[in-house]
Amino acid sequence: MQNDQHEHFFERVYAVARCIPYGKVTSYGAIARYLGTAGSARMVGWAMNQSHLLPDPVPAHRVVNRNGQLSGKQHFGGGEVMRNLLESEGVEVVDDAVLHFAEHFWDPASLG
DNA sequence: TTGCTGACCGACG
DNA sequence: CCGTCGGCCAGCA
Repeated sequence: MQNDQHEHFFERVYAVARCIPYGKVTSYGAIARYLGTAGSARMVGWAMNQSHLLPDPVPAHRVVNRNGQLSGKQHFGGGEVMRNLLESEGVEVVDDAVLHFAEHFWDPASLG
């Protein structure tokens, strides 16, 4: 127990994810970079995988990969769940990818 | 304990 | 442009 940071890691991930504005999206890598662990983008994905177990909801559907692709849609029960969530927020999805990704992209660094 | 698998990313040939 | 590889680190057999 040298550090509890690994414990905070998931918490931080969730905290950042909850800050993603309605109608915006970000990437696993962007969150990882913001947390200072640029190489741990996969862990962000893993955190999202577990996020549905939390008491407080996490907008995991607003997190996509660096290409804007809905790489995690299979974890929303498969089908069109993730896409529907995004489109209900005004984010157009075509061929499992966010349309106008750059315009919808939200950088965690903008938190300050 | 070892080894492998991920909702990833960047570098290399 | 495409495939491949290493790094990251938590969980599981």
